[in-house]
Amino acid sequence: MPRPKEYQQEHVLDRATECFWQHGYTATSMKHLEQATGLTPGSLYNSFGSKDGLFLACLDHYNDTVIGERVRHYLKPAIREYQEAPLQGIENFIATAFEPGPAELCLGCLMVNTSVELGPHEETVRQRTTEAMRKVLQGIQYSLNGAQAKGQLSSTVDYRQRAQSLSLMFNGMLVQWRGATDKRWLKNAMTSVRELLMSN
Amino acid sequence: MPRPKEYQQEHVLDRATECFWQHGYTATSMKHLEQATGLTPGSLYNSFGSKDGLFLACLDHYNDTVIGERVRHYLKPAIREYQEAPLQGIENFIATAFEPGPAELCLGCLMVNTSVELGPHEETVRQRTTEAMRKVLQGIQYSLNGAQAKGQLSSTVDYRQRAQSLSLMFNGMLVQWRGATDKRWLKNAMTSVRELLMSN
DNA sequence: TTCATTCTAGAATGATCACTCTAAAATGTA
DNA sequence: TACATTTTAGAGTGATCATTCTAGAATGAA
Repeated sequence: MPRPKEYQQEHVLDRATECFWQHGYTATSMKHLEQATGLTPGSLYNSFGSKDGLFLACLDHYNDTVIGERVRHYLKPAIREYQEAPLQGIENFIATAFEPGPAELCLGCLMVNTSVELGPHEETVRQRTTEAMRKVLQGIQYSLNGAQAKGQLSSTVDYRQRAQSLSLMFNGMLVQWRGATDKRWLKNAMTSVRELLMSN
Repeated sequence: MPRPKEYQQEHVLDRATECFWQHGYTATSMKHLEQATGLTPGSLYNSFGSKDGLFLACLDHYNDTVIGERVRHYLKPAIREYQEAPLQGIENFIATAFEPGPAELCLGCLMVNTSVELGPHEETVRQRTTEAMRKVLQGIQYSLNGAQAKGQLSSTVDYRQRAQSLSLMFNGMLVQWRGATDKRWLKNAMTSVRELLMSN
């Protein structure tokens, strides 16, 4: 009976997420978001309640699409390729740090960026960034565990410890990737990852 | 002949740096800076020209005091303790990621935070963040090199490669430290660092 | 003292911030 | 058709943004 919405929630979230991803929470204004989504203030506030509400929806959206997608693809894979070579899955997952974001920009990871920008102060935000980090760490653990079961990784290594090392390095790479203009160190970084992945 | 300034530049920079360190560039307003420094807008603009100018001065100040100080102390040390045990110097340097900042807060590193918040777009800012990262990387290389010369690290390891791994892990720790509320993983992280430091 | 200069206090500026309000438009039901 | 309901368009809100302006206070030189 009511008038139907003229836009698609998913498309709006895509566009808004791009804004926050590129400029961060504080530097993204409602005007930016209106222009990027093509919606008017009324529609945005009607759908999301506030800038914070929209931001949280974007974090959830990013968590589902980008992070969840990558974890499922590379770390807890349904496809045989990575099931049989879990270490390769981890390596390729970590290499996604260098995948260009929207508009071919080097944006890093929205969760890492947000965690750095806002710190742990906003509980609603912290929950989501923490959840994302946990998901990644757990995915890496899962694959390392699989590698040990397949004899592709020495069973003497503490796979939890190793997963944390890799996760820390991954976050470091995301930071570097967003901030640096000179990207030549990239290859060396992946060599570091491979070394850490196989050692012992 | 002119009227002398009533404040000390260094004290002002300390206070302003704390603001930017805690809240980031965008979320720090001139009002915050006025209150933190005790200066009026006129004085701030007279001394630093603009918010950007003050921010750049703070980056330089941080680079000189915090980063430079730590690199000199732990990585290129004048004191015998770390000269004789360069690997311990690196470990202790990396552990400074967990040193509380002003007001006992977990703020991470101003350079890393800034690099993530603003990306590489502002050339003046990028220069400073890049310089800071380079200084750290080079310091770690220097100490690893020293460790090899002393026979405390296998000469088969590529010390540049190793330095980069450690630097990436260091940045990852800074990010995690700023964003997470649960700090229990800290000990494990340092174990990861020690493993990476000694392996091979 | 008088003057040139610089600094300080704080009101005032226009722009932009997140957000709200009003009125019109679009739908299904009756 | 007429009505109830929801969305849309976009002007309008007060607050806050970075910045500037004005007036006065503090100094050393003449």
